[in-house]
Amino acid sequence: MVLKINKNTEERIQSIAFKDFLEKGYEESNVRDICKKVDIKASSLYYYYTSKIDLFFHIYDNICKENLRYRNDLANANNYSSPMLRLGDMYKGMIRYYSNDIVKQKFLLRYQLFPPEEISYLLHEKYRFYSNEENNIILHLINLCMKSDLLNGNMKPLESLQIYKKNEKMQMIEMITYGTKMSNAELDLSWIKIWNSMNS
Amino acid sequence: MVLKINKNTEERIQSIAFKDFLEKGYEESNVRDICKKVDIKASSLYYYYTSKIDLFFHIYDNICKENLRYRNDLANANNYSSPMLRLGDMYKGMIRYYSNDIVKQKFLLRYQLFPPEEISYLLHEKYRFYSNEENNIILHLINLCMKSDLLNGNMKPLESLQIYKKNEKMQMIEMITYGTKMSNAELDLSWIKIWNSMNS
DNA sequence: GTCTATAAGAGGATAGAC
DNA sequence: GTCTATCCTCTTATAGAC
Repeated sequence: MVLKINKNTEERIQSIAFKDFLEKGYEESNVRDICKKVDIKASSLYYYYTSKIDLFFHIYDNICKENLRYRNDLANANNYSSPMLRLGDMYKGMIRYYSNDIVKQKFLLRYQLFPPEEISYLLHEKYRFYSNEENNIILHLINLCMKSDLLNGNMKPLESLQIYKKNEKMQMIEMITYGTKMSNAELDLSWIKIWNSMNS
Repeated sequence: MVLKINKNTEERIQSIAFKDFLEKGYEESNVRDICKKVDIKASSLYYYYTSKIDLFFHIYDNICKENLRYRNDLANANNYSSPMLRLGDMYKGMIRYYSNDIVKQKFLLRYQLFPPEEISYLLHEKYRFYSNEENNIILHLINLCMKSDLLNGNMKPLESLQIYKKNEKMQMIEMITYGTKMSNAELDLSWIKIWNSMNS
């Protein structure tokens, strides 16, 4: 992989627009300001993107796909070890991954909690899609745990899934809100608590 | 106290503006739309408020003051019982209070996490003020606990304060994000965990 | 690919009548 | 107190030259 020093125009638009959409929000951001920072005229942006919405969702989709890819890699690592360990490694791996680039997760949280009216329908559709893909990856491991009797059968897979996701998300929100950094020991402890509550 | 059936114009403006500022956000809300719902012309709003910012902070301040008042009442109830119990009652009382009107807390969370540029300075100033008032109320009880050796001296009061506040806030965010409703038993359990972590 | 120029509309706010 | 009329600015987006 070649290290790119000079970003091309499209990359510069995306990286600057990301910052604005994160910090100012969709409505408060405007094409002119973004283009001023990129050092092009506003009309040039429409060579790359058909609209402000189009630009926004290029960024949004990239982040979601990256998240999915990483989760998938974690889920498929150590294929031959216990599914309980693999689930724990996914949890700990995702939390570490989030903490390395928390602003991207803050971006997603912003548009999930407070979707602007103009793009709320599309956001909702995409949220459902990506959330479903995420569920499938996690559910696969949960089902493996169930089959191996590592999870007692007191809960249905979907209930366990909800507990897992809620805990992962609340941990992420804490990192966003308080800048929490977890040591490996804290991560281990945190995972044990979650695993236990999936088994209660 | 008299039950008002017919809200006057000012009250109607505030209640409709609150909803818009909560759901759409400050920038996406506009005076014309708010006034259309109130059934007055936009110019009439400026009889009551000098600007959109002025309107916003009337609403913002009201919510913050209400929160403080309630916390203060809880802190001063049962003056003669143990400060540990009083702190627990404050925690449980605030969580119950939040869950009865969670949208107001969601409003505050929105502007804390994602302050619009135009009002970010004022928001930050006010946040510091109200947060400080809140701290004083909580710290008072924590100091009483310290004096009575109910909290071991392993932590400084300010550290205990941070733990208390973080836990209360994370619980609130969970309620906002997942609509969690806690039973009294769950509240008791939750408080015990917090108290223990203030003592570790 | 990037520019200049501009259309078309929305938004905050004010003046002054009633 | 509430209205009509209006000002001025900002915004997305397009047409067409280079």
